[in-house]
Amino acid sequence: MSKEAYHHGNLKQELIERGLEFIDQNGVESLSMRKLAILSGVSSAAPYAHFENKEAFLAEVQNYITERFVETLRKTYESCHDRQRVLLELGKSYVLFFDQNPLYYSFLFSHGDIDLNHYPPFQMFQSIASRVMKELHGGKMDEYEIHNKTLAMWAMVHGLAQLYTLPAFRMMEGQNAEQIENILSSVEI
Amino acid sequence: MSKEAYHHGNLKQELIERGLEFIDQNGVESLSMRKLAILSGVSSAAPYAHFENKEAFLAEVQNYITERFVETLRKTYESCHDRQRVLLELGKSYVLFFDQNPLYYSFLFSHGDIDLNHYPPFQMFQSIASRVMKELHGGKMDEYEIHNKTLAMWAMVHGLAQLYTLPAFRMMEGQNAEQIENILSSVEI
DNA sequence: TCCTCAATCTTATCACTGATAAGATTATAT
DNA sequence: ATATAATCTTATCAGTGATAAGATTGAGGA
Repeated sequence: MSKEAYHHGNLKQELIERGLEFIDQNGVESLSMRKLAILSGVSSAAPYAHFENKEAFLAEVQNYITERFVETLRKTYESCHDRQRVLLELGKSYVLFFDQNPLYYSFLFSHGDIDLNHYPPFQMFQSIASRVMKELHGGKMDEYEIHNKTLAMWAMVHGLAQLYTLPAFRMMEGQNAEQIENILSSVEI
Repeated sequence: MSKEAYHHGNLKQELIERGLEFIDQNGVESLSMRKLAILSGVSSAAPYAHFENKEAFLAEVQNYITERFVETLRKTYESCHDRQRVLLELGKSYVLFFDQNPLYYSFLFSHGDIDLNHYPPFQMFQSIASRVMKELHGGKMDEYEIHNKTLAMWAMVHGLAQLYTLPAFRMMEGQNAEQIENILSSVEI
């Protein structure tokens, strides 16, 4: 299976990219395999040579978005060396990702088949959060309390991300970051 | 338009009830107007005498669920007279509603067209939360901080509700309430 | 070079869905 | 009782996911 395949060339990749673009502009609701096929200059059945079904296709698109999301979080984490602020920065980064791509949120989390427990961004946030908390509040907290606080914090960040998905919450560029920081830092963890 | 209508009787009501039942058991993804029509012993076009389109039908089903949700929150609020605990109880009630009807969550919040800003349960939680906070922390906080804390708390509760939608988080009956309380009360508001 | 084989793509087709139009049936109000 | 409006059926449409059968082409081995 070469990458410069025959007839079309690189159909699988193009379908995924057009899928990303379509979801970003229109959401996943009105996406159809046929539309993507025609946009790619190919017959309506061609995509099924590369994806078992629509669900499998969407799963691959989800993976692309998830990779970019994780990469965003990772960069934020690595570029912040202030342990007092790292959780705040991570939360901000989490919310801003969906603030900038609001239609991705419902695409990722709406379709109920995602296993959030094994979802890389969730695991990443959890592991960083509990590590930082142990460093900060060291012996003063037992495992159970740290676990609870970690869940509480993730829930807050994730819920806030959904909130900033809504038109009414997305103001001018740049202002949101400050607003998000104020909200997140208004509760003590 | 009488309630004991001809031919079928009370089709509109029955469609909504069967819709509720179907979504509770199968989720909204695989729901079709035709299935509901046939289940109700009626032709596939009959529902369109009562609903302009599928979206309008689903909106009415959402309203039913929302009413029950608001009613649940209202009862919780009215039966708790301890101002130190009322926010905690309200949050628990919020999370438990979706813990008990997990498929309702994605149905209500997944389809992006909901205006959370004017969504009754959201408004209710917000107004109660900011009132209670004013009562408790009275003059020590300005409006802006109370607003931020209210949003933070709602985000946490709402995010936790989504978490308890997942199979891995729904343990034995009764245990969840305690667990949710521990998580919510692990952060200071 | 030729030939086989697998990957890729097209064409045709299926069942299902949302939706509408045209017409039949019946309740209700005058 | 008759007219009117609400309700329902029958046909039909376009769009969708999906599959089967067959055509096209690339790649590797003889």
